[in-house]
Amino acid sequence: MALLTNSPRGTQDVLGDESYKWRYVESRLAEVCERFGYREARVPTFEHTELFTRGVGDTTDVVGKEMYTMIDKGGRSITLRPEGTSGVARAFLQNGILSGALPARAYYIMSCFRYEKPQAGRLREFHQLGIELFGADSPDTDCEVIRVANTIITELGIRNVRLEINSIGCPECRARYRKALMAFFENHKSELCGTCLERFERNPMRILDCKSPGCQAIAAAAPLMLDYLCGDCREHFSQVGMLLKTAGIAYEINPRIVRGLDYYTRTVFEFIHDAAGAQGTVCGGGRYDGLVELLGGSSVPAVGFGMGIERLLSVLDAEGVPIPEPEPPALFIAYLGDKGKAIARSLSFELVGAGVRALYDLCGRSLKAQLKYADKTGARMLLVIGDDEVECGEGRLKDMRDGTETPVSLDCVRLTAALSKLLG
RNA sequence: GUGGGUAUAGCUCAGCUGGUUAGAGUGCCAGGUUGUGGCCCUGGAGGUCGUGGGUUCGAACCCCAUUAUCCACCCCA
Repeated sequence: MALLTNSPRGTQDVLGDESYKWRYVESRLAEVCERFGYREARVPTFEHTELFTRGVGDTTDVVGKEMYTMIDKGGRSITLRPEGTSGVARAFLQNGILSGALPARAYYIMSCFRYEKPQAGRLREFHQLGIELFGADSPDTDCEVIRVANTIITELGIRNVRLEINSIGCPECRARYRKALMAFFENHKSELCGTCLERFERNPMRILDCKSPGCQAIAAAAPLMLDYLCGDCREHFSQVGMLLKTAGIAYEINPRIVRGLDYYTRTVFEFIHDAAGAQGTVCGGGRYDGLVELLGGSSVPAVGFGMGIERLLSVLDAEGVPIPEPEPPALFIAYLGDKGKAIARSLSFELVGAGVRALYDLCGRSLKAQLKYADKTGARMLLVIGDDEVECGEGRLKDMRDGTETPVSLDCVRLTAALSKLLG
């Protein structure tokens, strides 16, 4: 406990007993995305701060109080990315992708940073898969993006997830709705909780998903965004719903979903799992038709989502979904004496070079200690090289599971052949 | 930012209403066989009881502060 320091608050070490799960999940995610025609984008971990204040919106909590922002040695304000969409949108714009063939699709698996108080399913450095689709505003587009998320979730073997969707309209219908909402809550101001009084000024839509019973009772009678959608937005939303049905994707409309990032328009959605603590949103996303223009481009509609890797893993764990474990070493070579050691070493080098997962003892410990260690590594086969083996150039491959032994000559090619025969 | 729980060995935890050398299990190292792991037996290393104050003759235990961690709110992936 006299450590110099621990990992920073809200960060996690992912070591050998966990990292294979990450590898597995990430490779499955990438495979699905690529099957849908998305290609990987790798963008900087930090960006100029204004990208986020503009893109995400400086009235949001994410920008207002959760960003890791610092001045670099050149006097520039830079920020560790709190989300992925703005960076990818910036990259597509800067590199002329949005002036090329559209729609353009991208996916990414990245770490993001938010200065929040950690709890279950919430870290300061967290990881997410994101996909973005630029340059199409049809309802089919929204449906495709939701299908990608749905495919990932079902193909990973997750069962108990529900999809909730809503439309928060375009800026025009949202402005009308906001007005109606404020008029409604104006009459109930005295009954609202403290935070909702603040929300009343900043973002009255947030009152709708307040958890306090008093506010919920009031909000139950509040006007709904869906009733204030303009004709185009309403048509778009109903088309999305129909397409989801056609695609066989079950969903429910939750008129109280709002999103915390300013750039969202029209369709918003969440995939929610109940077993993973209070932070049950495994995936959240929606349409953001205004973002590219905000960043200085022409008007390019877009849709995307973010999916939390840590939350995904905890859901997989909660549902008991099996994840394939990594292959153990095929062979451990133990030895006695200096000559034995020399052979163990050169044999091990040759075997690894030939593609065999082979280890040998590095510590010069007793044979018993070497075998104990071999056992702990999970090695399938054991080879002991002592004076006898050195002399006759033959040894015995011992199966660590059942103890059976097979004679082999101490030769890389024959050993490799014997191992592949014994291990299948 | 707000609220609640927790903090003793690498890990999981005991430790009585404060009482003198702080324990167990597990893991690690070694021995029991200078050529065979797992099981068993024996021994060893490893702790300023999160940190700093206070109360007391005496604090792992009580009080205060602080930090970390877990959970919830807020917000979001």
